[in-house]
Amino acid sequence: MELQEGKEKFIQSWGALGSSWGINRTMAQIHALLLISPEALSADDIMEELKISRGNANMNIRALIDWGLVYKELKPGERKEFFVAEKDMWTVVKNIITQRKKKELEPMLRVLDEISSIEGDDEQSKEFEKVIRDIKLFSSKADSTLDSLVKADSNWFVGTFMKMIR
Amino acid sequence: MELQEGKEKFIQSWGALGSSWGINRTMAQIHALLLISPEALSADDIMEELKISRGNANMNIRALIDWGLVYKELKPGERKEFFVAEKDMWTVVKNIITQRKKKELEPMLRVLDEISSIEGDDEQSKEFEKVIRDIKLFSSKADSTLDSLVKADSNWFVGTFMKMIR
DNA sequence: TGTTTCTTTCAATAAGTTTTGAAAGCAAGG
DNA sequence: CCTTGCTTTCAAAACTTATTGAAAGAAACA
Repeated sequence: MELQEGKEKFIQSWGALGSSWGINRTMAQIHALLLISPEALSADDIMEELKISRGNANMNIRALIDWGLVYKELKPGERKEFFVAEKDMWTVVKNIITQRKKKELEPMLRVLDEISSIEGDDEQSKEFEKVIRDIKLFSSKADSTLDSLVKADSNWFVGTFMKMIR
Repeated sequence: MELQEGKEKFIQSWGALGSSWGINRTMAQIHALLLISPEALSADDIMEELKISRGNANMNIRALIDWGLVYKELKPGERKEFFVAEKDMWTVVKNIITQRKKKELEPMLRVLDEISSIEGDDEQSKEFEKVIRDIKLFSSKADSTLDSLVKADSNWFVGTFMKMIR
């Protein structure tokens, strides 16, 4: 396969995958482009390669930086900003987990706390309390498992855990 | 807190959480409603409680059944179909992982295979091949880890794994 | 077979999300 | 302190996805 074709396919697929990971399509495409680029790229390079507007490029680059998936790189003597991707997949996944945990799991845990005690002791109320308790238990476990996972390092993950689990 | 208020809050939050999990809002709300309901509910009950149309209710109930998050229950002497939620959170998560793996990870792995050998040996091509190789390696590991996770049972997960990891 | 009761489908519409592009903002260099 | 080159913002437009409701389909029953 030709490099160009491969690049395009990769960017497209990474974009598609991203959209089901809380990362929008363009954001994921920019990340993909930076991943496979040996050099840091400027906003203009990105706009041109992906054929997107300046505003779009800017917004999504900022978001990627927020998520810790892209770094800003300043070249001496250049006024432009350049960008490089985080290339270690384990770090990428960890950062995504951290962000999504904060945005999704934690608010849910707060709501579960709020609603965990209910007045009344009819069947409905009992069932409700039980379900909420179960979910709270499970979610807290998930929460701390994810915390540990994020602290654990890549080698540990791919080595120990993988062997142990099967 | 009153039961009614708690129910509503739970349904809303579960809906919000769902939408960032590949499950659309209504789908997640239906699941939430069934989770906290001690009785199986009919399509009409669901339409009424959530104030959604018949078509919407039907489509999302089917989708939930496809995902293995809801079961159909037929009551003897009743013509209507009734529905109950899968209430075990570990099973819920496993089913979601299975579905999303199929829809997201597996297509990505196929693309990575396709594009993993590139003609040309300039820097660009080399970098590209290296990145693709890394991602493929990581993704296959993730794939088989998820396979094992889905096979593993709940107790093992919450027990052994949790203790081990911290 | 016809009637009733429920389920499914689908085109139209509504709601939500992303993208654009023009304008404003900002910092370095002269 | 003004010009230049770049970055950021944001309202409007384009696109995507979800929802409705009416009509068609199916199964149960008499």
